[in-house]
Amino acid sequence: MPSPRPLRADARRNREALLSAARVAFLAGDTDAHVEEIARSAGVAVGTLYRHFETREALIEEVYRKEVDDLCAAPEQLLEHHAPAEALRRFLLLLVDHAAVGKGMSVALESIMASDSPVFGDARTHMGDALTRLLDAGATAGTVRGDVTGPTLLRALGGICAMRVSDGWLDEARQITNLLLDGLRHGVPRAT
Amino acid sequence: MPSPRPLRADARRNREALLSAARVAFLAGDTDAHVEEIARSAGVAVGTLYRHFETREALIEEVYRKEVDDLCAAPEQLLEHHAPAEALRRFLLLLVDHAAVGKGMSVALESIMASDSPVFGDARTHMGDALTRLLDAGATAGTVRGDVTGPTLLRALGGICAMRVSDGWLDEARQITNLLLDGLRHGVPRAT
DNA sequence: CCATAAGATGAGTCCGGTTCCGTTTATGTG
DNA sequence: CACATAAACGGAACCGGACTCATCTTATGG
Repeated sequence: MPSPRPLRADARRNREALLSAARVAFLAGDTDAHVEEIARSAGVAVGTLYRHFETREALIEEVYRKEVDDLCAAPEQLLEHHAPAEALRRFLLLLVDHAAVGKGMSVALESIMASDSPVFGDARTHMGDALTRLLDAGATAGTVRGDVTGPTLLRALGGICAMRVSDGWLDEARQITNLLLDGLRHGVPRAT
Repeated sequence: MPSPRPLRADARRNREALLSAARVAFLAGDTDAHVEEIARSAGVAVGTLYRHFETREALIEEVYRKEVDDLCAAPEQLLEHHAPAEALRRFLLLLVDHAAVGKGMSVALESIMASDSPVFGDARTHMGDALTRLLDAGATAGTVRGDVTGPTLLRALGGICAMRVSDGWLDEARQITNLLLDGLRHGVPRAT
């Protein structure tokens, strides 16, 4: 069902070129690059862009989704080499550092993590699971409180990434992340 | 210098009507209300809207700025009636609750707190000062760590508000806020 | 009551995403 | 290899929405 027809050769090339062009533009921070530009720099016309992507937004989302999916592989690695609490710390700071490389990536992470858009559903679930794994490991080891869920932490991170990149942003983001970690380590569940 | 001419009577009325119409629309969550609609529901034409506000954005910002300025009065009150740490807790949760009343307010707080737009400079400074006052009081009392600044905490809150309103949002936001508070209370400064 | 400058109007411009259809091309079949 | 055909492409036209400007209206001070 997921492959009705194998997609013509040139079509696949063009699709790739579009994604790559969009990737360059968006991750470079030009978050409002025009469809015309993207299409041109991919060597195709707008019509072609719209053949491959429902809408401008859809294209952006595709770029971001891929980017975030990659990051979801990290927790597995980290848990192999570090104690749960440390793995959690490293992963959170990894996310922050990624967000710091450019406005584009920060927007990507925010879009995935802080919105309810169904388009990002998969990526969100994916990332939520990754965090849950880290939190569970920590809770089992007794080094992290057990009343915070992956999705909730995901939101908090989305919030941090929502802060637009600017001078001093990285340090602030790291500090806030450390605050969260301290809260995760030392806090005692409290009635809301 | 700030008052070259006293502004004609009808002009002031119209300006007020526009702000009020925009306020209704935006805080109700219709964050992409059309200028045409706003102008019409204020009983004026678009031209008039643009006589009073440089741009659509400028109008929105004006609405949001006012809203946030009001909130900045709270810390003063809270510090009079509560211990610093408790005042801080109440203020953070107050912000979260305000953000919860509707998408509009949440966008307002996010815009003010998580962006670097110079337009919000005043509001941001204002809010940053308010937080600094709370943090300083807590640090002096020894109940809150002293290495977090108002502006940084402001960013963190902006992040929380950037999470779009949805089912269960309020609870998540409160939980994250409590995490931050726990971090502020128990954490020990760590090298970045 | 008039002069005049501030203010209001709204049709028109501009801009950028999206659509649509005529043309081109990959691909598999005889 | 030539042809048929469906897939893919191009790009001019369309459309919605923010913004402008030439013209008309009206508050206000003398």
